[in-house]
Amino acid sequence: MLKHGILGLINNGDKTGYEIMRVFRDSLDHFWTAQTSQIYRELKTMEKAGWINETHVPQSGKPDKNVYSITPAGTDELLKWLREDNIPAGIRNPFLMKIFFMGELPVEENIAFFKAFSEASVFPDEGRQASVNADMYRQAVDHPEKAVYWKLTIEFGRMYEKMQREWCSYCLRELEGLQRMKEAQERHDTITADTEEEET
Amino acid sequence: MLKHGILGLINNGDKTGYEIMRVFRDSLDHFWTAQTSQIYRELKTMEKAGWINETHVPQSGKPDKNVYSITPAGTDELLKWLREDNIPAGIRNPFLMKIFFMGELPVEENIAFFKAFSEASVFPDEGRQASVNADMYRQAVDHPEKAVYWKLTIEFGRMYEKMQREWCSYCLRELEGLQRMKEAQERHDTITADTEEEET
DNA sequence: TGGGTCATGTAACCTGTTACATGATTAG
DNA sequence: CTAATCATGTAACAGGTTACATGACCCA
Repeated sequence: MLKHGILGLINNGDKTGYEIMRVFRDSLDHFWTAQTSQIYRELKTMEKAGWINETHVPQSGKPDKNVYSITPAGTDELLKWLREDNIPAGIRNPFLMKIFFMGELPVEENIAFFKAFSEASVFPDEGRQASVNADMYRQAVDHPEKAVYWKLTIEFGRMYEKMQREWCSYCLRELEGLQRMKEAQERHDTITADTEEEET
Repeated sequence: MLKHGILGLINNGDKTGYEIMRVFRDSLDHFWTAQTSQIYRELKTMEKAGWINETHVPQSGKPDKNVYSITPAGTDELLKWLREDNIPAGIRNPFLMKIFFMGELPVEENIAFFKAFSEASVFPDEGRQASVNADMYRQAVDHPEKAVYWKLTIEFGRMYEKMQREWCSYCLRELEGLQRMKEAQERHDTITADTEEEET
């Protein structure tokens, strides 16, 4: 998957590993993250597979760089991948894994958790968003229709965050209901205990 | 992460690797998937770490089984993990990765893709849902408040699917707009070409 | 003088996937 | 008779994380 992402970026113009790292960090981090260590490793295997060519470029004042360009085999691979049925098979949401087992902690603690969480995600990082826009609008000048697809991924992120905030409110309502139930239960238990004491 | 999921399940009662596999397959697959090969490997490392104890139980008519039970160190680890700040660091959405590079394919093909996608996700697998409910309601009889947290994860899944369908409609509107723009452009080009022909 | 950017990587490790292997019992 | 269920795993590989290393140049 990362291989194909890198391939797609090189398809939009020759790039060094370092440049690829910056694109992931600055513009794609709302759906994918990649470490340099991984990028350099993938580039080597992609070159061996014949998808890209490496050109060593000596520089003065800066470290030398390796520039990668896509090959015809690479273009074929990219189009093949785009047309493939890559339905995400294994779902994995670490966040929900935690929620599922939260019953082990006191309700109060979990209510606090959700409150902190919904407050943290109210403002979806305006700063980063702006720099992403700047970067992508520049691209959009050269390839106006490619920007449409980028917009679709951004909109997904926006809708996801909105949904998450709504879900958070729902969770708080549910947990506050649970808390009231427990409080009522405790009051009832105390009264029953008192009555039993009176009876004895 | 999977380690802690397994730990949480064993915390709700002693289990074999096989039973754990079934819980993942039948009740947690809306947020996590796990292969038996991985489960058995994790169980061994967890035992070495002292989180769980293994008891070999010979059986007749069936293969022998290894039953795992949580240790005090395991309980500590579970609570520690639940209280930790496990903000999902690396986001990874293979689906959006594909969308981002879709500009390489013709718009018509992408419209067809989104149409197929939104049709595929209209019915969220009623059969599985029912069996999940049956399983969890049984659990809920013993621990009614734990079921609340399970309900929260189910609701997340529901809201996520709804959002995805809405996003899909948005994508189709955008791409159909793009298509109309391209058609208009083509008509314009043809007219211009005709005019130029007339002029030459 | 210290931190950021440019630019490359290695090594060890952890996590997840795919394919394979065994073998009895039980239900359709 | 065949397929599913119960129950265990190994081996190889693919993908991702963490930590470390180097070194010059530029800006405050």
